[in-house]
Amino acid sequence: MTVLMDIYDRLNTFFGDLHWWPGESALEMIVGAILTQNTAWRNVERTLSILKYKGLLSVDTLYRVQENILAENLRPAGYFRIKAQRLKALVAFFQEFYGGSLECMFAEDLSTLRNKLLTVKGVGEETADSILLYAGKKPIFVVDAYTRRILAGHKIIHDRASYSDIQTLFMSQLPEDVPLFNQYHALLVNTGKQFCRRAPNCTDCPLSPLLEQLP
DNA sequence: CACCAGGCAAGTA
DNA sequence: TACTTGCATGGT
Repeated sequence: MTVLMDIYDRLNTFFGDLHWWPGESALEMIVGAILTQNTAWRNVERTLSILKYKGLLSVDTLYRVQENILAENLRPAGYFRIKAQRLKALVAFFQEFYGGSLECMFAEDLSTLRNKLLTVKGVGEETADSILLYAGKKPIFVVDAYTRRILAGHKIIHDRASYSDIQTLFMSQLPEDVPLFNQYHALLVNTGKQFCRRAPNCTDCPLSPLLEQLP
């Protein structure tokens, strides 16, 4: 039993199945991945509702809509001009390389696709991996601020560990399993939101027994 | 009022 | 490689 499986079991017992990522379509998950960059999910939900209501939540309409018009509809998500630019760049990438077909894109080799996504301005490692895992059902582990915070807090990694360091740690200790990676990331985010926001002590956090075992 | 939220790119040293 | 700054709205 590895420490990462131990943590998973504790969190999974506490929270149960979380059925992530919220989103009815692959595109909605992808748009959500851009919109949630350094932004509360509540604000992303409001923005996704607007995009749906305005009929803007398709590859084709996003490709055609003017960037400044799109931006005005992204206001609740914050960074609205930057995010409009990023969505346009990503959708242009879908059109150019895959004829606008996400199914075609996700048929590509995982490592090749990841590297290509990372060339799109506005798509960094976490966003690329969220797209691959949640929208594409690919076996890749998503590392985010909560993951780093929780692992560093329990001395499993040091504060300055790189994204790649953390991702490799998870993927070397866990089986390559899409539902497991999905649920694990969801559990870490839920734990962070509920326990590590304003209570550094985390006395009633389901992982608190692990803290007492530290040297 | 201050601070934070499921990042990223561009600039600097 | 590592550090800094701008981006912006809404909740606590």
